[in-house]
Amino acid sequence: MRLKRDFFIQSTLKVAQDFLGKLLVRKYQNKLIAGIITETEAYIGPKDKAAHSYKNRFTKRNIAEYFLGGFCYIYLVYGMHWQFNITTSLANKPECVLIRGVLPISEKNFLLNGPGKLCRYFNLDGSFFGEDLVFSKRIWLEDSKIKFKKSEIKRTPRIGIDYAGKYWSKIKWRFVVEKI
DNA sequence: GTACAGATTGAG
DNA sequence: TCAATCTGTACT
Repeated sequence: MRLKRDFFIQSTLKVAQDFLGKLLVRKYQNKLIAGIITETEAYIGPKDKAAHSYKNRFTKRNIAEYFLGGFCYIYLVYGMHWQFNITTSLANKPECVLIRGVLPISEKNFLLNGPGKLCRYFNLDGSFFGEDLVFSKRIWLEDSKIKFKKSEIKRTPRIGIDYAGKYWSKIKWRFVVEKI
């Protein structure tokens, strides 16, 4: 069952946790690529110093962050890696969830850990900027029967944002499934 | 216009 | 430990 708009417009921290166990599906050259989401991070601007939308920063690159929940916010970091985010909450609330890890369902014992690797595997690039996951024919999310227990989900600080200061770099907004 | 650093990764 | 390499931001 494909996830609809009402799922994405819930609070960002809830969506970030609920993404774990959901299926990311990509249609590429008439084939389906799918994986179970195992790692996410929440970014809640404009108060979040680690978010691109901190203090309501608004540029051509991060404009999608202000969209209604359920859209793709994808951008290039370090000049070479794409980061795949999904917007949450309502329009003009710059909140999103970064998808950091996925378990491909077709290949066993192979975990895509890291947002850059994930985008390469799913063939995601800038052309998905602003794509609507509720209606898109080439990328969407589906519910699955997989439900992780609370004891299997670990909360940790987010990765790679030490610049955000003591408070924001330590807050536990990263959600990881420990055993798969 | 120039300088700089970042939500990363893989090689050495 | 470090380079690869694009883009927005904060300067001159």
